[in-house]
Amino acid sequence: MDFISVKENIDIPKYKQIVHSVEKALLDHTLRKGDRLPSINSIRNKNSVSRDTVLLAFNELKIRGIVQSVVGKGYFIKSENVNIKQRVFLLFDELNAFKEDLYNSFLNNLDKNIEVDIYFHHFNPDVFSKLIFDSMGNYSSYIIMPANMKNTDKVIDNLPEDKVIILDQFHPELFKYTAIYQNFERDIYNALTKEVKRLKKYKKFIFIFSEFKQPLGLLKGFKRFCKEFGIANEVIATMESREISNREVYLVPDDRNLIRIIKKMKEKDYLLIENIGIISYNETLLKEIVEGGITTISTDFKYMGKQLAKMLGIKEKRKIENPSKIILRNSI
Amino acid sequence: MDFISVKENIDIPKYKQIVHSVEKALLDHTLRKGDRLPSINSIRNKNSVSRDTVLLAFNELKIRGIVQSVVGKGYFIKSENVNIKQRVFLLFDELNAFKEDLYNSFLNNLDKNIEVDIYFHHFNPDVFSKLIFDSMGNYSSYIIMPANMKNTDKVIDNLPEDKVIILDQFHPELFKYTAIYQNFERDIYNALTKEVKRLKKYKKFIFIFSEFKQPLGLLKGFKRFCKEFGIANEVIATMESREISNREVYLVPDDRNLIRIIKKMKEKDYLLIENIGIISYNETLLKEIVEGGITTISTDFKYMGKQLAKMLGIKEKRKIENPSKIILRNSI
DNA sequence: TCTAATTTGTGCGTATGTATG
DNA sequence: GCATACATACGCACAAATTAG
Repeated sequence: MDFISVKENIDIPKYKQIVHSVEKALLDHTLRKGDRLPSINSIRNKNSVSRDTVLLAFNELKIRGIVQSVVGKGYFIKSENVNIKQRVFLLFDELNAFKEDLYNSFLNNLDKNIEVDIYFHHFNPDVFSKLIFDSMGNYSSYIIMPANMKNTDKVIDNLPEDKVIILDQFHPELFKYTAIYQNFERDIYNALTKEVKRLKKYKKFIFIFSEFKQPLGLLKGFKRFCKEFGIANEVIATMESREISNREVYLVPDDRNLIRIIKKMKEKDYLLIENIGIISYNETLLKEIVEGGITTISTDFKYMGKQLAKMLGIKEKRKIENPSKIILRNSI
Repeated sequence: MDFISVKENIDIPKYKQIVHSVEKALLDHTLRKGDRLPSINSIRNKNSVSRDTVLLAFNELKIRGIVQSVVGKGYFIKSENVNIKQRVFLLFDELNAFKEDLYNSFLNNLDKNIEVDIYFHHFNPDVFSKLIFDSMGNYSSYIIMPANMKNTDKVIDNLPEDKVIILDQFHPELFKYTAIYQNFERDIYNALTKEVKRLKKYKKFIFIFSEFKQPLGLLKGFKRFCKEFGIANEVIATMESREISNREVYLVPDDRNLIRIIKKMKEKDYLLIENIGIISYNETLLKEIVEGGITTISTDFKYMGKQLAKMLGIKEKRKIENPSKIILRNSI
């Protein structure tokens, strides 16, 4: 019961001494998973320290996932692993192929003693809120992909400002947080402008855009490009029940529709470049070889993951636009 | 009568423990509609808790419509309809493209009130152990992908037997648990046997196999097939620094090596079927259109997710082999 | 039902030593 | 030497949950 010792006048801060006491007790199994720690007040009385000092110590243990607190009951050992120094809350929109590169490069650039818990909100505001509220106070960093959802600031503002990193899509309401994001509007506009000569050869530029999952910036950038260069265009939601016509060029962020286009193309014996142009949004492995290579516009997910890992150790707030490029292959 | 248990010094409030006891008794039909609950005083005496604590518990049950009180008589079960929210622990090996179909179909076939937490062990035994130990007691089901790791039973055996579901790879040490798995050896053997005529046309059958991530069953099935049908074969770890030769057929579970093969093929102006054959393991979206379609051997991940969702509600232990098939396209 | 005790959680104010520029 | 920021530490008050009698 009295495994906590705090000494005066040594160079180790008192709250660290309390943390070390608990760590030591875990290592020699005096404390085990599920055990209750002495209450804050009893530690304060026995060791004549301030309540806040004990709280500071317990908070560090909580953020590291070692203890868990229950109001009205006390603090309990949640994990006996004292090696974890930081825990990261990572909230993605959905699990898909693009996440693979991002997540893996994030992990590979992270220290071994940092633990990452991954969650998905599936574009559902209730799930989004619940996950964030449940995680409050339990992590040392909160990396959040708000995607294209509205009013996420109402929830995120409940987290400590300096522990939040906004990922992928940036919203003006979230200006106060560190962010690593894509400038969708500019990226798509620049990429298309770079290849305007090729695009001009087609009769019509068709963008397959789903408002539900895709960022509005993509649409804006596309529209701006078309207007500025006087290119006939159309925005549709899906290729499912649509005919394909000669000399159309498609911008496709979604792989299912990419497949549909290529199938319809083959049905009509159309050829890439000669009859149909395709630009795919988001690079994934196989696009390099599909139909001899599909031109893609994509941000660098590996770089994004690396930057994200770097940001964890840094205190100043930053806004980082992740680089994007067009990879030209034989499809336009 | 003594289905109510209250423990001191654990992180669940005593009144919640009483609620949980009643819920549990209703689920296994120890309690039924119309049954009388033990009196407040008898619960107080047997479990040495305060009267108010019992009252608090009964009040919650009353508000939820599960019990009703009759003055002077006692508390009675009004409805057996307890919908306790379930939490599912889902432990994957790594985040990759195949998980997308599996995870999404699992979620789509799940009740709305079930919460799923997803974790990744990255084939690291320490991470595997820590995640399972820390999750102990916090979930109503534990879905675990042991992948090809050894000695996972030592850890998994600490979980309640009837709450564990083993996913994807089955190990003899884990025979006592419910499992939804691929019979890799048989699946690959059957799929190859079905197309033995096509395969016989090639000079050599090459399997690109990584011991670290891929199940041993794949190798066994491949070897058995080759031996039985007298097919010259070779097993290599990667295509990275390997030349491609005329009339070789490749079995490739990994997309990076798939791309390497196709690139090397094109460098030599080889054609699919005529010079080189390719079978890819695990179906993903774009394989339908890569090089006019790549033949794949794959389990049905959507079906696996659906089965998994069904299994959550079922008590009996089951072993389910997930169906697998060969999708023949113009690559062998 | 009421009162009281214990526990965590949060906010505010204050003070001190140290590092930085 | 001075101003500032930051980490550490203390004290107090009040809210909310838990539990006892």
